[in-house]
This record gives sequence, structure tokens and C-alpha cells, in this order.
Amino acid sequence: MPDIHTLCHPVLNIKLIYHNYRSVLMTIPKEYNPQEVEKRWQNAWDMSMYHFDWEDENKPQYIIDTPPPYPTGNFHIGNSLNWCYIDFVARYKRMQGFNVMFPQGWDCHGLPTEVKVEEIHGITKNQVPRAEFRKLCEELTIGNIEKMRQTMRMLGFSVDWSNEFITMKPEYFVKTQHSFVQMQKQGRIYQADHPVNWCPRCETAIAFAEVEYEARDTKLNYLNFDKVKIATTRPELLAACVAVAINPEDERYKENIGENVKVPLFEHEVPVIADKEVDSEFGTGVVMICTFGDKQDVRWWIEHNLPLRKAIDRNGFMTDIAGKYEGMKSSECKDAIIGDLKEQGYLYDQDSLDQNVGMCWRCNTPIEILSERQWFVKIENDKILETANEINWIPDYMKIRLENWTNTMEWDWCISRQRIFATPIPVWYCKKCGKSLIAEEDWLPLDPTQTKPPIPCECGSTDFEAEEDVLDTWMDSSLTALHVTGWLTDHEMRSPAQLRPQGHDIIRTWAFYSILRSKALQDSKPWDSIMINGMVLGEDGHKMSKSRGNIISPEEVVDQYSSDAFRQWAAIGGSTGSDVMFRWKDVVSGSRYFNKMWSIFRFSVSHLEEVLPEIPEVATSSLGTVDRWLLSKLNRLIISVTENMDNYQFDEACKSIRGFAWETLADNYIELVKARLYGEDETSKKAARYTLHTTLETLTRMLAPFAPFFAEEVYSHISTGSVHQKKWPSANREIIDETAEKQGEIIKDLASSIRRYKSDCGMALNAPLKKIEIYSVMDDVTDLEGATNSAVEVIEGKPEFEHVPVDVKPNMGIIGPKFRKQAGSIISTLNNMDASRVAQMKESGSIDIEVDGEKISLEPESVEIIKEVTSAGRTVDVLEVSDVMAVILR
RNA sequence: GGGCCCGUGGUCUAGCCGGUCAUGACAUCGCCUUUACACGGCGAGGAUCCUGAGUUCGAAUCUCAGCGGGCCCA
Repeated sequence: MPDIHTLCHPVLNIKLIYHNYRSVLMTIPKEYNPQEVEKRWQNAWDMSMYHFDWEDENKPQYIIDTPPPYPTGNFHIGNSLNWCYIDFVARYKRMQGFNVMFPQGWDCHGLPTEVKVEEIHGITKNQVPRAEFRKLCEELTIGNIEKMRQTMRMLGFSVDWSNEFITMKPEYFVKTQHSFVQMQKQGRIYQADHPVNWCPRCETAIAFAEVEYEARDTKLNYLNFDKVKIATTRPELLAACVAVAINPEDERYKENIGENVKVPLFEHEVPVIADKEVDSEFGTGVVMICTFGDKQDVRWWIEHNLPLRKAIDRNGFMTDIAGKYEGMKSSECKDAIIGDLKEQGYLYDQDSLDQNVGMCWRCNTPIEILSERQWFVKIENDKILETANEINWIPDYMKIRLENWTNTMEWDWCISRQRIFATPIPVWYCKKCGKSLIAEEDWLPLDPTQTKPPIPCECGSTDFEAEEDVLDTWMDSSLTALHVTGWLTDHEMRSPAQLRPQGHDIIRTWAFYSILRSKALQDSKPWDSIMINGMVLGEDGHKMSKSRGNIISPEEVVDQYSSDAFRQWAAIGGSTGSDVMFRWKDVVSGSRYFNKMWSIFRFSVSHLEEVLPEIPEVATSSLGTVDRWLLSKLNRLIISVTENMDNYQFDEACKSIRGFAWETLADNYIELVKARLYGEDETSKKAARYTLHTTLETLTRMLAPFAPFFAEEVYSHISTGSVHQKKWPSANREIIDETAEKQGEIIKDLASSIRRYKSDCGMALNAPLKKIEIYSVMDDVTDLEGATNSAVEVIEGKPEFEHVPVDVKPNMGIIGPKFRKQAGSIISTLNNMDASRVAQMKESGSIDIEVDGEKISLEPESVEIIKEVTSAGRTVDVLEVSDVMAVILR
């Protein structure tokens, strides 16, 4: 690759042709052209500068456990917000001297891709061999990944592509299989018959995390059993009824406890049991327990050791125990049973009822709870909570979400899925004795449906049946923290990672499972910190969704404005963790800021051209007051922005950089020093140039994490090398100079009030005044003279004008705590007094007043006297800026 | 039904470990083409700080209740 800095250094080339500053103004375009600049740097950058160095032992590591998005082919605005945050951190940490890894992963496995493949090829997964179906999924995924990579490059993310991982590839899923085998050996993974959430459409078990709830209007059916009346929303499960329950406190049914009742239509007998969880107020106070209508049924089923009656099969059809309803869909069965119940007089009433129905997150089909033989991961709540406490949560309140979720976990994590495109479970079953054979780690990776085990079963048989179930995708993605820190590689293990960035919507899944797995496999926390980003809301204040039609793609924002402007929105749109609304006006103001900054840069370079890229140091002693004022404020800015970045407050950081550049630098400093820059005095000109260059260079470096393209473009004109390989500015506390700040502030305020004065008088802004008298101690008024285009005389002492006290402003900070209950009356007394009398007493050292018949002495600091100045008859105007008087002679 | 976050000029937002002029941006209005920028500069107007009660000398800020919005879940 050619050296981009010789290619892209217009200033050096220009110098050969032009010799005055105007040349720069003519060569550097007046308007910043992000479309051209961003494309140019995208092509020019050598991305290897972002690679993590596994060999480096000196620099502290900063490994980011980047979320692996699902390769839908569409890197949406929510991803983009998340990645902007990551990129701000990654670039900042690199500049701070960390060995940063910003890897990129892809969480490929799962149902959506299978569904898409079926749709594209017009097939169902069972119509083609497993291996072929998997191949089709892989092909679709690879194409989608490439589309998403394009968007990521466009947005300027400093991804370390040398550490990319793709979970469907054997080199990744082999780790999932290792983790399965290891945790199985530890006893943390087991196989059991247990009720699971089941999607009859997808024909697979799903985890609680994959269940979504939707409000539905259903009917509560009142039924006559032979001895009791019950109310149920699931009459189609009558065949699966295993008991009826009542509250032991319920007087109405006390005598029924322990009896058997007959289930209508099916005629089997079930016991009447007592359980205090039964709500006597609901329905008839008697509830039918089925296997399984809902989660509560499962709890009762376990607690009361009830039998299992499966009425619904894996496809959602009624089983043989449903008698004449066998083979019906559960919804058809419901209608049929209700009809029969009515006909035979069992159904005596119906109410409508709002009910939340569990749905499959993917296909929106109501889920069933079925008892099936599945693989489970044991959940150890205490360990997870303990580990969560070792992690720094940003913002801290997001930890509560994990705690709440963890504390409500009742079942273990069901990890087996009856699908194809996922990590195979490396297990076979002996056809002869039925024993299961778990793969040894050194056989991995493997797909048991494609390979036979290399050893026979303990019983001697070599006739095996493969486990066809596959693993939950979260089994892959919950390993990313281990993967990126070097688990099962030749590199030394570098866990924990430093940062996990992710959205708050997947705290209960990705964060939860990752902590569980890290703890189980490495006995450590996965990361030092977790940074939670909010969701992106549309301009209407609602979450972006297709149905609302409020979706904005990153591409359309970049097309209309720029990547850097888009990133400004991400930085400034809201504080880390809070949901942020997408707002075009944020993008617009971001893009205006680059124009302003560009103009600042263009102006500066026009004065710096002769000396760039090397700027000679200037001794502090030869700097003017205003120079020292600016540099002092610049160093304060460095301190606050650094602090903001360390606290992941990107909005604060970005806002203060913007504010400094726009107000302090452009509106104030540049306006004040123009006279020097255009003037003849070489010393003071040098000082202004030095200050200007230092400030511009520093601002550019601080802007680099936020606006990588813009910063690089500016930096290429004012220095050498890539700004992204420079150090983050460090503050020099010696430059922070309170005296210079105060004086500079006065000069700035005087200049602007004189500007306002001229404007009020209808004068041109550059019109000279006869003289400006400043009553204060001030050693350097060069810039004030320059900015006002008038002679300035500094006079010690007070002007011969009268200050007339007009108002008394009590200082509550002093009076309040000291006088407590009396404070109120003191204030009203002071306010009713003559201001000049109070002023007199303040001068004399003690303010003696009478409040409610009591004499009270106030310290002089207790009040502030508001004065007005009269010009005592002279034909002059007086301006006052924070205790400094300026007299203007026209 | 539970948890979390939030309710501040027309819109969005800062402040919210209490102190009497509530920050800024966008929008609105007025003035200004001064050799970086009119995608700019200077200035102006505009707020029951959701409602009610409480704590306090004093509340946007703390407490409680209510109303409203958002998100995550059952």
C-alpha cells in the first residue's frame, strides 16, 4: 500500500506552487465534502493498524467482547448505535495506549435463516438431506455477512478483522462442542424428561428467553364436574386433566378435599387436592390441573407428584388419550370440545377474559408446554448473582434487570433444539442397550448424524443412533467472551475481557448465559465491565418496527449526510444506557458542526501554512493573555472530556468538544486574535499561531474517536501520520492559569459588550471608537484593541461615576443555614429596606437590622448589592462587565 | 400483574447528593454579507420544572400518593 500521507497532504504540495495564505483558501474547498472525504479515507486506511497484538506484553490489553449480530443481511440502526459506542471506546482506548481488540463475530445458527432458506428455495427442511440443508443455510449466511460488513466499513468502525469469528464454522462451533462435553462431565449438563416450552409450528423446544407474551381475548369456561364447578380457559386439555385444586381456606369446597371427581367427556377420575396458591376469587375457586396448560400447572404437577397425561403431541395435534378428538389441532379440538360440553350440559357459563398468551418469538405461534426428553444446563442462581456483582455495570441500574431475571428463573436452561442449522450435539445412543455415548474432546468437531463414534459402546455394540437434536444458538454466543480472550487457542488465555457492550434487551439472555458459562468453564467473570446501550426509537418516540413504518436505515442517513454526522447523532442522542430517539435534526446539527469546524480549520491553516507541519514551540512568557486564557480552558476541556470518556459519557464528551470549538475557539478566541494574526508584530503573531495550532491539533485528536473521517482529513493537513495512531491529549495542569482565565474572560466579555454597544448604536462593528477606558488592573489589552478597533486605556482605581445601589440580593447559602426559621423574615426585611442604606452598612462591615423586634447582625457577605452606574453628566457611555467598568468615548 | 427508566419553554434536553435570576439545541422573531464559516454572526421573546400532599427557613431537586409515557418481563 502506498504511503497515504504523501498522497494526501495537499498543504505540502501546494506550497510549491503558491506562497501566500490566500492559496490555501483557494485550494481547500470552502465547504467540507464528506462524501468525497469519507470514501477516500475508507479506501486509503490500512485496517491493520487496528489489529490486536497477541504477542504484546507491555501495553495493557483492552479486549472487547463484541456482540455477534445475527446475519440477517441488514445492519440496522440499533446495531449501529451499539457499534458507535464500541468504536468510541476502542479508538479512545487505543489512543490511551491500550492494546485494543475490537473483534467482529457473527452468530449464524438459528431458525430465522432456516425459515428464509425454506422460503427462498421453496422447500421444507425435511425435503433435503440434513447436510445439504445446512449448506444452503451457510451460503445464505455468508452473503448476508458480507452485506453487513459493507455497512460497518461505511460507518468507519475500527474493527479488528483479524479477529473475526463466524459461529457456523467448525473452528468456532468446535468450542461450543468442547464446552458441552466439559460441562456434561462437570455434571452441569444433563438429559431429562421435563416440561419445556414448545413451538408446534417450529417443532422445537424453546427457552423461556425465547417466549414472548401477547394480550389475547379468550373465554373462561365454567364447567360442571360431577362434584364441583371449575373454570378453565383450556377445555381442550380436559383429557390431560390430572387433578383439580382448591384453596384449603375455601369453605365452599373443604369437604371435597381428598375425594375423586370425574372429568366430563373423558370420564377419568382425578383427585381433589388443596393448594394455597389457588386463587379463590378467580372463576369458581376450583382450578383444573392439566399436563400442561401453563407454568403453574408444572409447579403443581411437581409439587403434588401428579401423573403425566400428554394430550398434545410435538406437532400440536391431539394424542390418542383425547379419544375422538385425536389428530385434531388443539384449536380445532377446543371448538369441538366446547360444542360437546354445551350439548351435554357440562358448560353452564362463559366469560371473556384478557389473557397473556406465550408465543414463539420467531413465528408468533402460541406455545405449548410439553414434557419431552431434552438436554438442560443447570442454573446456579447464586453463582450468577455473585459473578454479576464482580462486574462493573454501566449504567449501574442495569444490573437490577439481571438480578430480577435471575431470581425468577424456575427451570433449568433447555439447550436442545429440534432443528438442523445449529451446532450438533456430539452424542450417540447405542441401539442395543440404549446407553448414550458422549464424544471425547479430541474427536471434535463432529456431527453425529454424519460420523460414527470411533469406539464401541460399553456393551460392545457398534450400532448407534445419532442425536439429531442440536444446540440452542445461545450455547454458541454465550462463549464469545471466552473465544475472544483466547480460549482453546495457541495464544495464552487473556480472560477476563475488559468490556462487554450490549443492549438491555438481551441482558436476560446473552449477558446471563455468558456469565453462567464463563463461571462454569473458567471459574471467572467474563468481563471487567458491561456497557449497556439503549434501544433506538423512531422519531415518533416508539421503538422502530416495520409495522409502525418508522424505520430509518444507516445507509439513508449516510447517503444524505455522512457517516461522521451519523456518529454524532449516536454520541449526542442520549446518555449511555438510555433509549435514544433517532432525530434527523441531530444528524443535521452534526453535519453543520463539521462545516463550522472545517471553516475553523481552513481559517487556521491559512495562517499556519508557512510553518506546517512543524510548529515552533513558543515560550509561555511570550503568550498573550487571551492565548493563555484559551490554552488554560483547553486543558480543562482535556480533563473533562477524558473523564467523560472514562465514564462512557459520550454525549457529554462530544457536547463539550463541540461547545468549546464553536463558542470558545471560533466565536471568541479567533475573533479576538484576528488583529494579531493579520498584523505586523511577529512575536504576538507567532504566539497566536502557536495557540491556534495547538488548539486545533488537540481538538482534532479528541474528535478522532467520534468523527474518524473528519479528524483524519483535518489532521492530514496539519500534521503527519494518522490521527488514529496518535496519543490521546494529556492535560498539562501547569497551563491551567486562573488569573489568565479571569482576565481573558473579562476581555472576551468586554469585547462582546462593546460589539453589542456598537450594534445598539447602529455603528459598524469595525468602526473605531475614540477611546475605551478600562477601570481595572490589566496587563494585556492588545486583543481588546484589535477586536474593537479602538484605543484602550487601562486606568487603575475607580471611575468618577456614581454607583447607585438599586437592589439588595440576599445570599441564601449563608443566611439560610445560619438563621433557619428566621431566614424568611430576614429576607423580607432586607427587601423592604432602602438599598443604599444596606450598601452603606455592608461597607462598614456589619449589617445590623431588626427582625421581629430582635436585633440581628449580618456579615457583609450575606448580601450582594446590585448597583447601577450613572454617567454623572458626562457625554460618555459606561459598560460594566463583572466588576470592571468600561467607559466609552465616541 | 411485576421490575426498571422517565415526565423541565412549541419540540428535544441539562440540572435532580436542596439555596431565591432553570442549561443548551432545534424551531420562532429582529438586526448584520465585518478579509474562516449565511449550513454563519449578534440579539430578543418564550417554562404552572406532570398533579397533589409531605419534609424543610427554602424543593425542578428529597419522601409518599396519583396521573401519563417508554422499555423489559410474568
